[in-house]
Amino acid sequence: MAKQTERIKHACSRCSLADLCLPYGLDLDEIAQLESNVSPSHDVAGDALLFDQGESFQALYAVSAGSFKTSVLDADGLEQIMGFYYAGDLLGLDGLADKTHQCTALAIEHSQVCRLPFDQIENLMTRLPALRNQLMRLMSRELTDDEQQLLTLGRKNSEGRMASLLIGLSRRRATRGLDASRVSLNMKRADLANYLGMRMETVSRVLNKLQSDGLLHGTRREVTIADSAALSARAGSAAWIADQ
Amino acid sequence: MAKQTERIKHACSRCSLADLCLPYGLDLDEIAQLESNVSPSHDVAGDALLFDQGESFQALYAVSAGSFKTSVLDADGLEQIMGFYYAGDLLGLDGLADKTHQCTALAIEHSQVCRLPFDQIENLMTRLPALRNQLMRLMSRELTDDEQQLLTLGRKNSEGRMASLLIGLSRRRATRGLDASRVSLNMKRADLANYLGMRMETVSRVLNKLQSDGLLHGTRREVTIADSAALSARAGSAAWIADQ
DNA sequence: CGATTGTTTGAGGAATATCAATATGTGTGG
DNA sequence: CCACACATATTGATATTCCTCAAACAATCG
Repeated sequence: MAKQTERIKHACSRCSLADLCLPYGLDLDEIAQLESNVSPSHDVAGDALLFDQGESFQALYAVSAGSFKTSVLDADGLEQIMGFYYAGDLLGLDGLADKTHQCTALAIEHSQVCRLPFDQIENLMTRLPALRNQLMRLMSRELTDDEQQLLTLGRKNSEGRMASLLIGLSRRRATRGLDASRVSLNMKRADLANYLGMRMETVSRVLNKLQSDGLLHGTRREVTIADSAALSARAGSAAWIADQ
Repeated sequence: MAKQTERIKHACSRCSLADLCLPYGLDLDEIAQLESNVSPSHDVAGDALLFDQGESFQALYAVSAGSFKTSVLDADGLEQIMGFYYAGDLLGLDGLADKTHQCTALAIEHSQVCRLPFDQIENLMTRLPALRNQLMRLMSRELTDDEQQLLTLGRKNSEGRMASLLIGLSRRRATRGLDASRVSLNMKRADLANYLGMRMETVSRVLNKLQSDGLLHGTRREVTIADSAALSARAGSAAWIADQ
């Protein structure tokens, strides 16, 4: 048992569950309480659902390997990709408040997740205010991300949107200690296009342009950022400036 | 003192603080605890800041009269209007997690707000799990609203966006027991345009079209929805269907 | 290796931004 | 209460971006 806890602690130290358990005033005993509730990595096949919109909330998931996309289906049947998640990201917070998942999470490729079951969470949240605060902070960060994306969709042209996404993914890799110049574009072009609010033909053309302008190079599935300053500049230059 | 509590209880019963205090298993004593911490309505002048992005979080505010807009400024200096808030709406949740406001709230007109100071909230949240859950639920609803708006900006044309906004505002009025066919468009056209990710000239033209098509009529500052079914239909018809 | 699925390229057109001019509304001092 | 000035909103003509449709191309899987 002690051995298992040790193993989990090690696994968690590299992902956002670390962010979730460790820094905010939890003592060793509390950390152990939390970690003993996390079931270690298990597999999710490519194209398999992790959870589905409307389904009852069962657990929080931390991606330990692979990648996921989340999407929502609205009343009119329109689908919007909400985000892409890589190793170290936390999935399922959307279901915490209403005990029902508000979006669908699907594995882009063969992946692995750790699992923190719901029934433990409620309990832990009451016992550990620090954990409660950290969960709120993570929810709040999702809100900030959404707002950033609203700004991107509302104010930027196709090039700016693509550049913003690449910069964002690059930053997230940097915070995980990975090579920030290399970004995985594992998802289908259609999903990328959906996420960015444009058509896949446009995605293709924009990536081409960035490439021939020398800001990027790489393959279909992974690009390398050659000039990150120039890329940031294009992400920052809006399609238009708001009136007034 | 009893008289004041009574007055506040009455005032709250019409706004989302009611939603916040009353329904989720709080007993009378707990409600009284919460209400005695809410300072009653005070004035906010038109064009005055309620709180500013980056400022430390001091309190939650419930709009009791008037209207507000919230906006974020990103690193590149681009501004995005995040939402419009009317009587009964709750403002400031964005600051709860990090104790820092993530957006700016500005009064569109002379308004009034009730105030729930921060130092009480932390305390109350630990004592009353039901309150904690309700606050999480409200945060989660903001997330859902943002996601809905992402879908609107990503998938709909200008007519669909405008129709979606009008339907949304109308629904919110309905939940407050107000006339759902009448919608206030108190904000500047430029703010409306910013929120919808288009230019104010386009806002103007789209409103004109909806009006001449007989779905709407009204003045510059307030419109009446003449055919809400047809308006919903236009809100639902996307600019395009996602690939795949 | 053929079938299927996913991606890129090209030509044309529709939606919407831009620019410029006009109109309407709002507040202030006479 | 009017008239002027300034802010806000509408209208019109043109330009541009990006979507649409169609076809070729590349990758993936049995």
